[in-house]
Amino acid sequence: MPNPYNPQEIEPKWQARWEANGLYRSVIDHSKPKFYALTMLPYPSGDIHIGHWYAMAPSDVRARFKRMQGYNVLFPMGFDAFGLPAENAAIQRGIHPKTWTLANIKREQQQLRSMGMMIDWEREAISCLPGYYRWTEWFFLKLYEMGLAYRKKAPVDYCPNCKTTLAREQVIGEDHICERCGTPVFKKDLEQWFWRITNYADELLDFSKIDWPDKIRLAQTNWIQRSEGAEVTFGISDEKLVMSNQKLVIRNEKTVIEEQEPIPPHQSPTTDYSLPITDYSITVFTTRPDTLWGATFMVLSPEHPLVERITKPEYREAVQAYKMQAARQSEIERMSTEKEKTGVFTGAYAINPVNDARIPIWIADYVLITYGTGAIMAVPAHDDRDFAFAVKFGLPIIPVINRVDGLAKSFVMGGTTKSGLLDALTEAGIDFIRESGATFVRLNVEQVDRYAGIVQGHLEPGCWTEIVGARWLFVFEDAIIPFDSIEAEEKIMTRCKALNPEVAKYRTVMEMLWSLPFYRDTLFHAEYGTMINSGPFSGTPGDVAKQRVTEWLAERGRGKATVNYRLRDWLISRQRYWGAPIPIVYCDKCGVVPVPYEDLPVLLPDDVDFMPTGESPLKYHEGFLHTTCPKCGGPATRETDTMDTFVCSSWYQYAYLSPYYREGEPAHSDSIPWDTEEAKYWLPVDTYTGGAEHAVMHLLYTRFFTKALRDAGIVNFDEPMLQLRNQGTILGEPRCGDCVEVTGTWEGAAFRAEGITVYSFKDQATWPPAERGATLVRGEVMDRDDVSLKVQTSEAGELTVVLIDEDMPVAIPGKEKGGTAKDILYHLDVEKMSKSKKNVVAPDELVAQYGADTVRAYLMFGWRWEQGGPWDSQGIEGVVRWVNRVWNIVTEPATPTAGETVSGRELLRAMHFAIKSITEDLENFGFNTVIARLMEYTNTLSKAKSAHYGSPLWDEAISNLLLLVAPVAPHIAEELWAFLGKPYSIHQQAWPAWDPAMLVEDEIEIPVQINGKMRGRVTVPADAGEDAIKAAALADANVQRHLEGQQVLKVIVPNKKLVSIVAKGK
RNA sequence: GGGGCGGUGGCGAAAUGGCAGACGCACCGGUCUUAAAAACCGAGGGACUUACGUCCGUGUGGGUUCGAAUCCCACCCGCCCUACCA
Repeated sequence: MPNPYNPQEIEPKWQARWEANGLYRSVIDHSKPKFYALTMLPYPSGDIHIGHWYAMAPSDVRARFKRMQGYNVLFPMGFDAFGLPAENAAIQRGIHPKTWTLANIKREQQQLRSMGMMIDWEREAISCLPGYYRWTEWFFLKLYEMGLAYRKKAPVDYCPNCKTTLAREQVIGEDHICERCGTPVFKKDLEQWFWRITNYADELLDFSKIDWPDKIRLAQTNWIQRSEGAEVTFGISDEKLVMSNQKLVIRNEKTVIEEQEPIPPHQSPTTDYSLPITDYSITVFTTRPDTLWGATFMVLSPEHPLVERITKPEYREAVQAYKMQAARQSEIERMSTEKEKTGVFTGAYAINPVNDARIPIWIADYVLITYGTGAIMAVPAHDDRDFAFAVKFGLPIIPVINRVDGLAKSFVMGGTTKSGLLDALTEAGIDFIRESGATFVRLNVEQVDRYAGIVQGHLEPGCWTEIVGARWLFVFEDAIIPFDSIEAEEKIMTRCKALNPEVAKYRTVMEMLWSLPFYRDTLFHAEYGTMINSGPFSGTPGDVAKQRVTEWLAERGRGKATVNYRLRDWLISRQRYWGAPIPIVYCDKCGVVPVPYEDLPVLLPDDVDFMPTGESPLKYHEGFLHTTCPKCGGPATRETDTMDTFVCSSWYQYAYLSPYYREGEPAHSDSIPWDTEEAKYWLPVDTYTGGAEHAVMHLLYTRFFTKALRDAGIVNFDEPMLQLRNQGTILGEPRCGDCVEVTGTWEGAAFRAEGITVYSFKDQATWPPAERGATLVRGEVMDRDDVSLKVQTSEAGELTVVLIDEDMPVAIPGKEKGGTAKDILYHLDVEKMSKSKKNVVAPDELVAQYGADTVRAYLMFGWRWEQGGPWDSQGIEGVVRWVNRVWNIVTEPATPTAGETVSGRELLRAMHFAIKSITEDLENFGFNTVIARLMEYTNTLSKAKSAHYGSPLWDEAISNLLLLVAPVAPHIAEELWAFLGKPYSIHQQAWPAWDPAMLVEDEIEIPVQINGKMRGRVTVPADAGEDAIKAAALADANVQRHLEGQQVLKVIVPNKKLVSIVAKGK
């Protein structure tokens, strides 16, 4: 009698043996092709959760598969070990971050081992160890040497909770909250270190060398957001504004560095930008130079350096107040989603370079100092933001681009026209709607002139109407005035005000038109179209307008074509202790001095006192802070900021090659931070797997890093990871809440609890019925917060609010020590797993119960890997049964069964089909169908067992089963392989091959369709010709029945897969 | 507001121009058992039919095709990302 399957026994046994044999050591072997399979490294928070398993297990399966296919596979693991949670633990619990982190790592290593992954632990890399982070520091020096690292004072995002600055990528959403803790960030002016990722903006937009998901490529493309447009310089009207004639730099630093260290030719232009500005000009960036004639005002960002200089004395107070408010606003939580435009006039005017119009200069917070030049030309007729601003503040709006759809509208108020208008319109074929006396007219552009004539002829004395959209005309009794310029606007408004005193409340034509809802969707558009009202450029077609205007500006020195990016340089400074030190010292004499390569690492001191405020203890550590200047030997202080942890993870794929390379030996400028032999063999990464949430952070940073390393001559390729695949997220399992029976009293509409009895959500069948009485309330808990439960007290879904005392003791079934009201579970639809919701799946418990092999297989089987979905605790049973069936098929002798048998031929076919489909699906990350095909094959083997047990064919069939199972369930496969007496280890065997000839069936069943409907099936020999198939199909009884009284027009046999008959009644 | 992904039995899902629902979960029936569990076998999209079969069915409506879950157009719903980027 063979042993029953006992994963708790065999799994640790084989894990120990594999480890002892070094089965998963990856060493260079030039006789084999290499395969570098990488999966994102965890942050050591203390627990490997089910999400890690979901990400890693299928990646491990695929790495094992590649190995059996004959590749020399590198599948390493490490820990992203610097970061805030460790430091917070230090502050809250008095544990040193290093102690906390290393203890977590130890525990997680055990958990990872229990998964049976083929990790080469000798290549483990932990980013918080000096052997690792000295190279992180080395890269800083290298980038500094290359001019890619620079320090500047800038308004940067600061998280008050994490007490540190953040990179732009780490601030999320409309509310600008911290990526880690969700606290709203605010802008702080600080001296910070930046890495010039923007130098690579264009190259980062090129994905031609990598096979990455569209989703990630799109996210990066949108993040970088390249915009082609022009810089246009506007003069400032009539004032002596600037005290000196020095070059005015809009966004400082950049020019200085450019002059000192010219950018190497392969590097792309940057978003940092400066122009020599005369005393009397402002430069803007626009993507729409073709709309210049419609620029009726300018807006500067409140932080723009010119604001101080141009503001007229009488506006100074208002401008200052607005600047203060704008600065403070980012500190206040942005509660309202309402985004009413705000701004103030500076009193100054600019000169539009195309028509010398004098246009007002405003400041407004909708213009961002961080994008473009921090100043815009406002073209309200063709930009929704400018339009909203102009309407609000009564600024003129002049259309300068024709509508492409040719739509025009006209509103005729009741009583403004004589009778007969409607008949005339009908006769002219013009569309209109009558409603409560008014006429709403829709026209196409060709009808406009005709309509204008008709309506003018019908106007009552002292009345007018207008046409908007494709054409802009004001129709008065005595004149038709085109609305085409600021002058026309004045003329029109004067007339209208004279005719109707009501109009006096409107400052501009557009404001007046905006008051009519009928017009609103026609007043502005942002499409390209033929230029109008643009002086000599009127009539220029939309497809060339932008280019022609740009050329014209360039010829006159008033602008030039420019590319702008949204991407910012990467802010890497963090005001925290637990990170890699920035190897820079500040000397009174020599200024900013890099630590010499030879002196690395700058070690993080262990003996530090953590401030309850979270302030970095490095600032107060005398031994760390004070040092000598490497240049002059004088006193100097160290940089106390550390690097963003994303710096550490930008190069970890290289750290695995030779972890802690040459620790103890001095490094040099020309060192290579890893073993070049290893690098030459293994790099780049062939397949990278992990979550998509890092699309514009880690995944962008690491590409940048590799390109910088390439330019430093350290690597010789452009992209770090050739293929990327993202897994989805496993969400919490939907479940009911507990049922509670509450005694107490009513307090108004709410019920005050005095005693609570809990019926577990697991025993729904035994719940007493819901009830709402004078002293008793009973039902399922639908929601819970600190002070109340929402209890469903009727079938219909009626909810009763039960007030509870947070610490009220409550007996919870299955909870020995007794809990509090907080432990009551509430109803949960699909949500992310979180400890507070008590819907977290603990993988260790699953492994203890089912074994790692089963958990691995279930994680592959249950979901589309790239999609994920809610956890289902029942679904795993199917996999449990399958794994047991595999065990029994191999270990139990055959018993004669009555059921159907399988011929040798069929068994062979099933085997080759399984090999083929599993091979293909593993290659393509189709993990769920891999398990499905394994189950199918196992089912076939069950049926075939009694007939074939003991035969060579049977041996081949089950050997192949185990080989196919090996990557998925490595322990059981190894155990059964040994049971069969085959040589150790199954994981060193070759992946089975399939023979296409074996897949061919003797007979094939072909469906027959008549007019697209299934009408029968015929069985023919596999080698039957088309004519034979047609004949068989037409001979089928059911087919004949359906063809009765029909004429067969056509018979199609595509690929011998199907017969399609086209017939019709005679 | 912009962009992306998706919508197929009670549930997770297969099928990417050719027999819709493979493989599982749950449910139901059977074998075994004193009984239950486990295990094994079996039915099952809906409607009509004793059955053979027929009609309807992949969010909705249209189209292309001998043939559409799959391709095209319009719409509805859900989820995710992004957000005043000039």
